[in-house]
Amino acid sequence: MIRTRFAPSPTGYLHVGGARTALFNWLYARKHKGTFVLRIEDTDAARNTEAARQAIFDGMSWLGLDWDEGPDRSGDLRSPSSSSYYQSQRKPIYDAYFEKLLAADRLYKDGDAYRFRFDRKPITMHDLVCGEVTIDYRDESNTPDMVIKRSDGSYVFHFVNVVDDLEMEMTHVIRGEDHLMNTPKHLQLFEALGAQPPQYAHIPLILNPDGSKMSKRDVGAAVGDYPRQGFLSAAVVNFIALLGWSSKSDDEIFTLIELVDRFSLEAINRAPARFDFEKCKWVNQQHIAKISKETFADLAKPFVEAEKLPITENYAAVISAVKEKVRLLTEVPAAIDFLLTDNAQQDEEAVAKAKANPNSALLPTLADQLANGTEWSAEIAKEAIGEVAAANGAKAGQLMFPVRVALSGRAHGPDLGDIFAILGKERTIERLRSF
RNA sequence: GACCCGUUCGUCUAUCGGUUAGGACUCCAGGUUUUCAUCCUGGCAAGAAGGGUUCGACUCCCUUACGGGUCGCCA
Repeated sequence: MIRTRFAPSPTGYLHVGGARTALFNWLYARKHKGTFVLRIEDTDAARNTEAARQAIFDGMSWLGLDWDEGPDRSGDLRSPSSSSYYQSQRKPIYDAYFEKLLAADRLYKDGDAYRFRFDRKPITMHDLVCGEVTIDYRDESNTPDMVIKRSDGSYVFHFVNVVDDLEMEMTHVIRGEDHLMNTPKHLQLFEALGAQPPQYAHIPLILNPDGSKMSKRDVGAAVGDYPRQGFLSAAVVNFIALLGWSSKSDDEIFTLIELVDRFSLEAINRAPARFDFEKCKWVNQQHIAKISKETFADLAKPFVEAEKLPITENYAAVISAVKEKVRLLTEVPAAIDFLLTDNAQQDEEAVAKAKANPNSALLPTLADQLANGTEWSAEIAKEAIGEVAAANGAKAGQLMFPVRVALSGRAHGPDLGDIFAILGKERTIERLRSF
């Protein structure tokens, strides 16, 4: 039975690299009908706050990565004494393993701290991504014995991490490449405890566009920023999966379910990938195109309301007019404000350009024709443009630009037919006349 | 500095000894849409460098360069 885990420490935000680590572990577990565990490594008291822990849960939830075992989940099978997946609450377990190492004579005091005595031999790891990597522990200057228990009695990361992976019976540990050099240390610990280590897979890091390390303030670094930036979680999941992993096909747009089907550790790359925000936005657009109009309307609503725009009766029609035209949900309000209100901000440049267009002189004529007509529909309005244009020696296409600007106040926007239909006869005529 | 890992268009990537080195993002040019967008077509653009091995190397080996990671009583 496959068991994978994501073991973040609360730092105040969920890093996009951590999110991808979580995703790969989750995908691997789901693909093999295994168990995905969430474990909070909160041994650093200074950073361990409620808000910091919540950032992890919120990020995971938003991404759609549910865990089978972990905080707020039942079925804490592998946590015998404390039924907890917080390291801060597992001290008795660590104490027991500490005694084992002590009894095996693998520990010695250094001041009030305890160091683990490494076996002085070459350690070879068989990494599922990196292949065989050997670190020679005969070179003591390069690999000093490590402290596993501090002077204040607390345990360090390496020790608790190994004990937890052992106790929780993890079969696979998929983590960032920054842990590659830690792995032989962990292997030594497993061996000293007489336990079988899990299989390791170290995935390449995600870097900034300039190749530097991504930190909290860098664009795209914090998962918590994505929702308010107008991203769909499915798009973010899709995009980060593509950083360091490939489906080996020309397809790039996948849902979480499709990723489960296609994922494999063998297809993970070795070189670090750089974060491309532009492509991330493109992936988002592709996902917006895939969801239903209803879903899109629901997702966009908070952004529309945030701009104090009224949700009118024809909101559904309004929103579907721009569904194929935005990359981010944050672009929606500015794309539809002129349809929801009569005092939307106008694009001065487009207005000036339209007024300079000789065909704008035909707008009153068009308004009159529409006003005189007994019937009204988007099609009739479009035909009217053609008729007015023809009667005045112009082409319909030439008149459409002034009409568009008169009705929307900008050069780009929804299909003219949609604008006519949404605005209705009276408002269309009014805007044509007042331009 | 030492030790690890890596290096294909600007970016994400395909290629597992024989390809005109393919796709995607971005950008540019056409086309469709009587409008906007979508979309379609085309274009720009890559094997870090130098040595080997081989009939043949982006692919295997070595060296160098460059990039990343790690060297904590952080995780």
